[in-house]
Amino acid sequence: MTVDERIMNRYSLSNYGSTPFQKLFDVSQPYLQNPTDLLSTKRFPFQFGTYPLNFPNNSSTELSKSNPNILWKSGNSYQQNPLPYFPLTHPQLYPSVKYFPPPPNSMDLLNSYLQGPSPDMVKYIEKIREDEISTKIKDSIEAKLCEDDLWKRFNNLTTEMVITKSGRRMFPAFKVQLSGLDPKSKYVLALEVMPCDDNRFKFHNGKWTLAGKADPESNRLVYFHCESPASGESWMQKAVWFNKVKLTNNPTDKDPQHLVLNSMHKYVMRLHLFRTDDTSKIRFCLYPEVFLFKTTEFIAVTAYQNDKITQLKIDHNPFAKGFRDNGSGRREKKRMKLQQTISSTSPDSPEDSEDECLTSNPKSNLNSPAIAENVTVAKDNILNTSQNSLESTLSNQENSILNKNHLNRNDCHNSSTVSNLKRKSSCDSTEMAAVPKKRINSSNSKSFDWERGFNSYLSEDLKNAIRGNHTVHYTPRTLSHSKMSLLDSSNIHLDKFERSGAVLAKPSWNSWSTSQIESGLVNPMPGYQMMSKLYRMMSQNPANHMNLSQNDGIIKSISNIWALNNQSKQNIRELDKLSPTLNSMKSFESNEIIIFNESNNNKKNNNNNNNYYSNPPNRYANSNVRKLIVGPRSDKYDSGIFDLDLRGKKYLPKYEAYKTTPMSHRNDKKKKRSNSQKRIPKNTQTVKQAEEKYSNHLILRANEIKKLNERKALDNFDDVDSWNNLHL
Amino acid sequence: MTVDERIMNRYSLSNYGSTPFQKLFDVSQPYLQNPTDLLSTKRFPFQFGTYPLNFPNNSSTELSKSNPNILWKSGNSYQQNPLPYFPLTHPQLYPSVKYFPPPPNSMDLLNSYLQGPSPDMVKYIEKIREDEISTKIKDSIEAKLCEDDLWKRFNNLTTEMVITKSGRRMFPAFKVQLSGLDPKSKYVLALEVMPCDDNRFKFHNGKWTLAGKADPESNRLVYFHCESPASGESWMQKAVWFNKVKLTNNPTDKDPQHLVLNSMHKYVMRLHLFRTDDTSKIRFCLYPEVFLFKTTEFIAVTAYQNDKITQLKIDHNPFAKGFRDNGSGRREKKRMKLQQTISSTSPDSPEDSEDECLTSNPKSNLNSPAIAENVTVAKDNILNTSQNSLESTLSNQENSILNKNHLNRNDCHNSSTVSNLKRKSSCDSTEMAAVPKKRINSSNSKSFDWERGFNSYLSEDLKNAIRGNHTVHYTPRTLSHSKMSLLDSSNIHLDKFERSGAVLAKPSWNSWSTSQIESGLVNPMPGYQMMSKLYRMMSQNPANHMNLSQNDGIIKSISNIWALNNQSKQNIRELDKLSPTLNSMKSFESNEIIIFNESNNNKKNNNNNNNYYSNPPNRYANSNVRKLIVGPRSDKYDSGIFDLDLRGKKYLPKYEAYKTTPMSHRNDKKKKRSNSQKRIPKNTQTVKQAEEKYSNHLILRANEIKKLNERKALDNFDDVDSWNNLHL
DNA sequence: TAATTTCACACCTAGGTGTGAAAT
DNA sequence: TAATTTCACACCTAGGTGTGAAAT
Repeated sequence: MTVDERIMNRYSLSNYGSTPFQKLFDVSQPYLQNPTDLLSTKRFPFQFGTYPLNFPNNSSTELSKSNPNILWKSGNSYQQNPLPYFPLTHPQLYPSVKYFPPPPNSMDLLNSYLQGPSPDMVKYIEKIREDEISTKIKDSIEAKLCEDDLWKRFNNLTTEMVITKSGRRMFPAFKVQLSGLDPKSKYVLALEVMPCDDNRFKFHNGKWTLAGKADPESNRLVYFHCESPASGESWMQKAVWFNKVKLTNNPTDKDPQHLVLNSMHKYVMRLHLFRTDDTSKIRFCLYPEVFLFKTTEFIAVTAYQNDKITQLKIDHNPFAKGFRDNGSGRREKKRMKLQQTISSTSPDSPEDSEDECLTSNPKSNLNSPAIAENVTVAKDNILNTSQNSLESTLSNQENSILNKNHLNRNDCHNSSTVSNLKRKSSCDSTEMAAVPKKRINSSNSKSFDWERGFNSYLSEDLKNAIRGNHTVHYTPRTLSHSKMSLLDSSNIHLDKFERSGAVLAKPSWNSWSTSQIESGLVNPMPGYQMMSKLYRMMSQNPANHMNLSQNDGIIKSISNIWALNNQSKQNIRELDKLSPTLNSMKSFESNEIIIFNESNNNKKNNNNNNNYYSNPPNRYANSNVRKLIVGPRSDKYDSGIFDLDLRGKKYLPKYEAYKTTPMSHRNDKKKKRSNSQKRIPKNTQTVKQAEEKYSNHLILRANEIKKLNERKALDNFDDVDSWNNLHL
Repeated sequence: MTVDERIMNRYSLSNYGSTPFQKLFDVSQPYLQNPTDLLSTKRFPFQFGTYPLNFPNNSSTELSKSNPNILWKSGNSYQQNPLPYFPLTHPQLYPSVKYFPPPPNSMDLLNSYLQGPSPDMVKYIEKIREDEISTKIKDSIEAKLCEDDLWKRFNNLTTEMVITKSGRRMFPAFKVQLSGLDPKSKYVLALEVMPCDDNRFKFHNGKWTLAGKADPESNRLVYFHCESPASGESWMQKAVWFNKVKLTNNPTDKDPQHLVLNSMHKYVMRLHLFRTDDTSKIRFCLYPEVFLFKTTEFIAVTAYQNDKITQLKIDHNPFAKGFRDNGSGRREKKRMKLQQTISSTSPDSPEDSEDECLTSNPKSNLNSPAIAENVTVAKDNILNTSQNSLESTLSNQENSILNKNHLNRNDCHNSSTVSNLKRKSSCDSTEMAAVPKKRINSSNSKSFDWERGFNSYLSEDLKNAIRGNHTVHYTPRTLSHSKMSLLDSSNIHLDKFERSGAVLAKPSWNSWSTSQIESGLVNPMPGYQMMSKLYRMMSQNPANHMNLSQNDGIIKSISNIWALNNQSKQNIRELDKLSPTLNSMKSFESNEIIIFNESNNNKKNNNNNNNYYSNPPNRYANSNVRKLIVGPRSDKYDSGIFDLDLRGKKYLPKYEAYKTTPMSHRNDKKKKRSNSQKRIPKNTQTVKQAEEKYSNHLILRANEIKKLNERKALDNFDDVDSWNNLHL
């Protein structure tokens, strides 16, 4: 089968009947009427599916034989379809036109969807894809991570990267030497900081352990190298350094050079290489290269947890020279002074270096802790060393709790130092995690049923794939091993699923601007992200086989994403047409308005104000403090709360959480505060002051937001319902 | 006439018969066979002419009426052809195919020239041009220079910009606020540092005066903003700051962010705005916007000449805060120390500020001194204020000398403080300037005749335009006055001639790399640059009418350029096929090899070595020191000499120059050197040491280079001859 | 209370200034 | 000799580090 035939086969939809939904998935859809339009700045409103249309069989052995038309890259050559995959372009997986978010100028563009494909367009896409494939097949593209040794030293200790509000560079730097590109072709390069798994971590007793479910993913995890597009020649000339990219924990940050991460979550870096001369054309790239750099795995932190990581950073980052122990830095000066006065009562224990630690305690190198409640440990797993070390941190008791309550947060697998009191309170997690489900089920007979919404969204085939006996095995594809054996047919190249800009930039309700939609870099199609997320969760944990049928956590997580996307179905302009309340929410968003929430707690009188936080910040998720968080609030901070609220996660009137042990490495640091030293916060203000300050703004209280969200969930449910009636 | 018709009219060559040269000037030439090729990375090998084909009539009044099809921008609207212009695409102005430099992969591409235009290609070009025009006509594009007030304060004192070997930023910064762009279209932005005139300057008695003819122009005077291409939206979002660009005097500098200028020459900045989504497509831009910022005029210097400029820089450049007189800087500390010891013997004369100077001595603000020998002063010139101030610096005697010897360098129009001795020696300029012409005429019967080469290169029409009675009047188009009156038909929008990348990047024999040719940003067509240069000289001097018939200097200058381009006709790859000597010169170039030249001077024994500079560096051009320059040489320095040699300018066995007065502002600074303080130069080496160091390299002596150049001049002359035989 | 985040800070790196002696 | 260029330098700006107290 020629490339032409393959592509045309993809355009042909005859296998799927002639429902009105077909046109949406036709790659050749002529929003662009002729080739020259591609040179203008007009944009496609959507990401079209560019994935194989045929669906794999149930059996995993048969999967590798089906779809002989599809090329999968393995090492430097192409194999015919040795891999299972999910059919993201199956028409029945998508909702109908009426549930699609309308394009920016709705009617005109909507009409253009209904027109037939332009032959010019088809021809053009054929052409550039043929070019792409022919260039690629003769190439042997490689990417080598610079300073891999340094990365490995960090990785052995579990790399940590500081994230700050204003953005922080990574160290070691992400710098890649490319080779094998076509010198004359242009390429677009993107760095993706990809979540490794669905976990939240904590640093406990000098080790990283699991601390429950991950928070919702950020919508900005991809950075396009600012020199894109550039010729292969210039990319290969010297190592490509992503020196402008910074990591932040501020979800309201809009800087495209900043990637928004969650603290205490694990990430890994991937490099995406698109052969195209325009970033807006990456959607046409059927065969981009995607490189995953296993050694770049890191946990995002707001302050270093592991002292050995801190020391390694100080030793190698030139900007931290001031802290080196070489006599010239501040440390040394400080110590010199100390030694003069205290005369060496506390030696620095120089034998406690990272290399030493590596040999004396190899099991502490916990690179890839699994999602505990989802793990069925494969005893014959060749990568089970780190897995075993994780297991050793889990008591039998805790495992049994997990088995019983696999829907819950797993925040209680602590070491033997945890008190009985603490253990007891950890059982409160059961109630806490159950609350969202309960709330939704009990609030209204039409309220949103996550499980049902999720199920109705899947074809039977996909349900089987998820709930059935398939075992997904993932072998990490690091760059240093990019020339993997052709015989290893168990590789999963998930890259295929996340190639286009759609998945690279993930939408979320409150950060999706009209211009983002118009740019074509966000994808309003919910099923797309859902599948992407599912796929990632199924395959990205390198140490484990995952039994998907038991993975309720994943299913719930996907349901959440689905709900999120249902919210985001209405773009900003459409919001204007909705209720006045929703309309006011829009203005909210753009004006960073404070949301007040009446306190329900019993400790009101601890403070002079009678308004408190009733939504504790995320960072308390792992503590078992039962009381509510009180204190003055800043406008900056409230915008963060606002953000969390809108994601539909955290507006329980009371918040209960686990108590965890203190951070081990800070135990020895005594905090002494005198009144005179106390910092006067700049942004501190009472609710009354804030109300005065924001008197021009509409002030919406959290319970109102809650109602709005509930109403929206209802609407969404209606949508799903009608869609179900139509298609299932 | 529609846009289509206009464009098709341009493609049509029926007016010019059917000689084999036509194809070269057909814009629709299908090196690219179909539209999709434009999206690949294939390149056009040449700049095609994109200028009107019709030739203007002789009379300037008729000129403005001819060619009604051509749109010229005046202010914010388009006028039909009110301006004279030169027909750069006239087939007879170009040499034949065989004298064109072959494209990179010669035979294939050469064949493609001979094929007919592809209808697709014609259609495509039509399309993007139509887009360009329709976008532009409804736009009212403006560019506002940021900090124009500061620029003006510098400009009032005659701005100086330091240029260094390693590159120096400009201050004030070149920062432009754009408006009126199409937000959705993509634009490419380029900064051109354009020579203002054909003069060299010197700072004498606190004033800038003329000091002869300009040195040859650099080949890199254009910097493409690194964010290009970007959308109009993002260009307009905030002021575009060319903060990466640096100025250097090092002609061997290859950094594309560095622009190579000549010291003591005057420049002005222009902004080029191309509506295209790819830098390689700027050749298709028929109607780019070009903005000239009059207030950015500056003279490049290696050290500041005018103390008031220095002070203004210190006062406003934050990086020079250390030199400010505000008590915190170094100056103040130094002065404090001084005052403690010497007790205020030399007050700082604070009344000597720049503003004060402006009102008390307005005539010293010499912004635009003319090329003295070419000036026919227009008494009714509305801009003659600065002209008069120039006139007042010229004595009658000097004017009469100029009238007699208008070919000569004009280095002697000094003030009345110049001694008789100096006046006498200044007359040596006559001999000196005559030498190059003499040398060429006497060396060989087949040696190159500049005049003849030039004349043979021009059509009769063009000769008339140059030698006839046309008076070119130029009104400066500063950005703050971009909305000029539509009635002012005397504007010359020279921009039309220099729009494409061809002129923006000027080739020179020794810096034209294969990749530059392939990039399409240099133009191997000699006539193109020649006309550009001519046009610039004719029209860029804002203060004067120029009588072109007397302008032998310009003609000679153009001849030089022409010869330069004839040299550059052979690209690097073709050089391989030439004589072994030329081949070795090529390796020379890439290896920075020292060229030794035997000394001819009589003061050999002043030094321990018996090899000296016999080619005095450029900086001695204005001194009347008759002796040769002696001393140790560095490898770095030699590469500069090498460069000058190849330009065919400076390998006279003896060099004679004018004696000028010392730099006035440095008179009061006594230089006291003790032996102990003497710096030991790092790169100093004797010729023998250098020969040892470069023993691996071919060592070519300057007289060999000379012979090679002469031989090349012969070859070039042959070329012209055969071309003449063919076509005239 | 306990865990996590924020912030001003000292101390670096990287690099942009004019200076003035020395070289050319 | 006289004019111009180069260079190490002190002194800045801009911004990347981890620190540890304070806030949340």
